[in-house]
Amino acid sequence: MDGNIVSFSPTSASCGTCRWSRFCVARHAESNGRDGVAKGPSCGAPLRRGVHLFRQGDELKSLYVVRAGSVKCYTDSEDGCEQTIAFQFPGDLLGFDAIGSGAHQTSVVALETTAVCALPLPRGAQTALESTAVSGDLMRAAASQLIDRQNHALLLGQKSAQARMSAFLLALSARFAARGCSRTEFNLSMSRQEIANYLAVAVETISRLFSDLQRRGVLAVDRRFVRILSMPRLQAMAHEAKSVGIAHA
Amino acid sequence: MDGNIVSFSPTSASCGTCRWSRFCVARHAESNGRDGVAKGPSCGAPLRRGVHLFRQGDELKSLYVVRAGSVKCYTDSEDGCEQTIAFQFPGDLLGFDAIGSGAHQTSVVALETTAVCALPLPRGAQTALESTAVSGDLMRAAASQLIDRQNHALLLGQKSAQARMSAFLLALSARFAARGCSRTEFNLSMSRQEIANYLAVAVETISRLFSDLQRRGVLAVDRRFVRILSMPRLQAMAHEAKSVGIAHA
DNA sequence: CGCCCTTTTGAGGCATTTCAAACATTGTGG
DNA sequence: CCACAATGTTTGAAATGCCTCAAAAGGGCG
Repeated sequence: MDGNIVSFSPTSASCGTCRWSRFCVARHAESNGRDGVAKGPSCGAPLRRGVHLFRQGDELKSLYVVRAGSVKCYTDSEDGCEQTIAFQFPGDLLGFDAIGSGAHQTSVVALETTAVCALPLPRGAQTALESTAVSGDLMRAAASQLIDRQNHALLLGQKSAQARMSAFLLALSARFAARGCSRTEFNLSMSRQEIANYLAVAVETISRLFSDLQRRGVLAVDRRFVRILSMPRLQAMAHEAKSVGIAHA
Repeated sequence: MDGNIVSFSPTSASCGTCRWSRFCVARHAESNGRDGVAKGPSCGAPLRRGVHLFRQGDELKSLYVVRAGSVKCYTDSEDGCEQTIAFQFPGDLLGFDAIGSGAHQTSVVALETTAVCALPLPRGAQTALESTAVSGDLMRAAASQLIDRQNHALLLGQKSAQARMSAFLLALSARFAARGCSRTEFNLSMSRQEIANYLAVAVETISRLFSDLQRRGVLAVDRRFVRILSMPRLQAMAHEAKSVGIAHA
């Protein structure tokens, strides 16, 4: 079940003969070198079930498109939870979320015997799609949003209410810190209701969690003003999974 | 709480004086007309709390970047559920998921007094970013994935296990249909475990749901082969929310 | 000050998980 | 080709986290 990464020995693929080309993101990439996407798509040997196309953390070498078969795209949290993000079929694009960091943020594994076309990126990931500054920025922003959404799914799918809350606060903290504000104290611009909806729990649960965290000395909360008293403990709580058993593979 | 859409009377904004420009997707868009993004960013009047920048279904006229304040991005399902997708802060891009369809797939509302910069798109959404065919396709594919992830979050956040299952089967059905395969019978390429993880429920729950659906005559299931016997009833089940009260606003 | 909306706290209920065990299927080696 | 092991699936019964309902307390604002 834990197969090897496929080795790519590309052979030229023809979109003209591909029955999925009308669904396919690569249909305009054939036989031109514009946009930083070199030459045309190329097709490696088919992947057998369980074989990974790439894994989270791998360097971005190419984007891929499913040509036949199907794959599963999933993400792992630091603490070992796994959340499947999508199942993907012929014509679907794989690996876009690596644009920006240059490293894959998800793993992709074949569900059955599967063929993919590679859209090779010349000279590093960033420069590849940066032929024009604005569209490069847009792509990076889109990839960043994709990663955010994936992490959100991980949160909703694999974490307890308390872990969601903790992760939410830590994410806010990080964003404020990145903007030069305090990492440990800030005002929430959203109501309890809005937090509740984002984290997909009841408002009452949010309220109880704030109370608990305060009672335990992890947080000081005054209305919408939050002060983080123990960053390490908050981080520890964010890593607690929902339980054990939401189908770990 | 249900404020009006802001009216945009753009005044030129300077990224040079914006303290968030180093986080901002617009920082390279200033004062040039390349990439289909016209001129530079422009800044409308600030939005007060509760005012919408745009709503789901609105025509895409512009992408936006938060300049000050914060917003909430959420999506509504046909049956009235609401799921907050993200909170966004200065430098964050808004509206990208409208690339492709040309219509916004989420609503964005100010959480506090908020300023946004507009990145106007000339001559319709599609053509705007299509200056090169490949990067246009990539953008559309990325936007499409973004929408998928948002729907996934809606599923995980607002739907009961049975509704998730039904929606999952209907989505598969639609994908097969789009590829010319049968809309009503197909083979699942993924195991129960994999479905369970994707829908964030226990494997046993998936198994029980298959049994229930079969018992009720909605589905015929034989191992991985599924036949949908009553599309309308399956659709009805997909629209049942988890309960009523996961913070509907 | 009084009304309204948000937040908090408590008690009970329910959907889903957890645990346990039988059964089916697939793959493997003899 | 069969036996056996490993894995995936199904079903039942009990446990539990979070929701629901209810009601009171705490700001915000005219």
